Amino acid sequence: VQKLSKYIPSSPEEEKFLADYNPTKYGPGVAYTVDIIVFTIHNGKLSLPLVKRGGFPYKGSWALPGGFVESNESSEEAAVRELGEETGLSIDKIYCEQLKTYSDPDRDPRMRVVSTAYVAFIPHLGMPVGGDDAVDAHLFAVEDILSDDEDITLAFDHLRILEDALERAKSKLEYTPLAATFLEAPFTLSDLRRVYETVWGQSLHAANFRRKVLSTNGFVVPIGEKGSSKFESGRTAELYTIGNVNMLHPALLRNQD
Amino acid sequence: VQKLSKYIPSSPEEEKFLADYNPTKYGPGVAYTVDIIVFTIHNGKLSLPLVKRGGFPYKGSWALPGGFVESNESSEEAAVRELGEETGLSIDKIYCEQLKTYSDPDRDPRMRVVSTAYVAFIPHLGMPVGGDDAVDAHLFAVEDILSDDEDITLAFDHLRILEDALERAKSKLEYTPLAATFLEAPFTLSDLRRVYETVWGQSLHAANFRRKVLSTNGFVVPIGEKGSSKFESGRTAELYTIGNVNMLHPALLRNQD
DNA sequence: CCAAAAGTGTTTAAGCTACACCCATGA
DNA sequence: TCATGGGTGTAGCTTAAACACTTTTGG
Repeated sequence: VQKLSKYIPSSPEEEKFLADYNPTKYGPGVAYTVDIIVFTIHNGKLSLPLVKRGGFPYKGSWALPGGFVESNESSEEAAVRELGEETGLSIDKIYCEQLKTYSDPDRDPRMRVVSTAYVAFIPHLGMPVGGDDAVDAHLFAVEDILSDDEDITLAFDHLRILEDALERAKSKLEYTPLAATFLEAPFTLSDLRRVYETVWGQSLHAANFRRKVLSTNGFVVPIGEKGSSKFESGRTAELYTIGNVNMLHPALLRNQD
Repeated sequence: VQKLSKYIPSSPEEEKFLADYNPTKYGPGVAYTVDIIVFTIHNGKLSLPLVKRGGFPYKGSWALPGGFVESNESSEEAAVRELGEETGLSIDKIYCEQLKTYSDPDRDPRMRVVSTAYVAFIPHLGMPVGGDDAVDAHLFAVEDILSDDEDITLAFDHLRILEDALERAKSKLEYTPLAATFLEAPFTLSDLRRVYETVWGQSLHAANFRRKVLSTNGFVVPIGEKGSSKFESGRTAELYTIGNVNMLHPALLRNQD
């Protein structure tokens, strides 16, 4: 989160102009909020927390966590703040990026609300799985939300936001090493492969995956120890941590959907 | 631009709740605007129109075209409207996509202004090259704006927005057939190649470029005529129009910057 | 020993790069 | 006829996909 440098008026008359400026002449303005799609992997499924709405509108439906952007913060800062409140995680363990801004005038029947959505990837830790005390938050599997069988209705345009977020997450894994942000270090290459398989919803060739990851310089770095994966049987595997590159060259492409 | 379906209250009490709702309890809100980066190719250079600011703040600096989002429109609709006002082009000839939303509380010294930036690609037609009558708009080459030699200062955070837009444009050409939206159909493959060379700032191997484009199904379709390119000497070339695919498989990758 | 995952080798196909070379057109 | 860009051919390299096979661990 980078700050702009402070604006310096060029002249006394400009200073006076700014001091006397009356914002109300530009009308009522809009309410500005953030919504956050916090992706994590729980029980082998791509999941995210949703909050049950207690009041109108969409009472009883599930909504993305989020809230109003305060007057002294950017939407990035608001997203990070809400994320901390929601998950209790420190910022440096989280990956968070802006997704898109939703501004349909009818998206909230109460009033005009413009919302910027953020996508975050976190390892599954002490996330609220069942109902919390203050807010009624649950972890939901994406496939259950999108399934016609399940009866999970999302408030506002949050289903569309989720669809956009899912596509973003899938494509992010292709050309960045961010899959590792779903894991706690150290991890095995199988753990990493399972992240891809979970997010993309397709199985990958283990041997070729291994070669591709290791041949991409800086993707992962071995810690020099072996350890058992998060799974039971089989040989113990080399352990890795995430490397220091931002982009993968070449990318790790999924098959077409 | 897709619309949400109208929200239907679930009960008379919810209907009453919405009718009685008082938006002012959520504070003053923010001003909401759009800024548009209209990329086009003029005299062999990637260019965009900028508007000279006549008032405070940043008086005399150059700013991206844009304006307030009206209360009955989404930011997409506002961007398209402003684009029409700015260029006089019909919507279907323009490619326009959301870039990012900028919400630093200090980005406008007058008041809190949240702005969603859009990127558009258009063929160079009757764009305002010199000063217009109403607004003082000029076409600027991106390289001149970014050059330290030239003395073109951009208002607000518009330089950062331009940098983000430039990176978006470069990467869009890699995996979509949108390069053709910079051209008027029909065009030759050399014209198309020159778009890539201009936006990416690197020269491409003409023979290999030709093979790659033609081997990517649906990228371009021949109209069955030959015609001279926009350039003088040499053999007449086959003419093409843009195809009907949204994504290129495989992508047309640029070299690292 | 057996099952299951880790890890290596190898073959084949596909794509990209570079260079050579011919074709068509206008000056 | 010559310069210039259009267009084709092809060798050599790199990468991806598929399959076979060996190694290491727990039960």
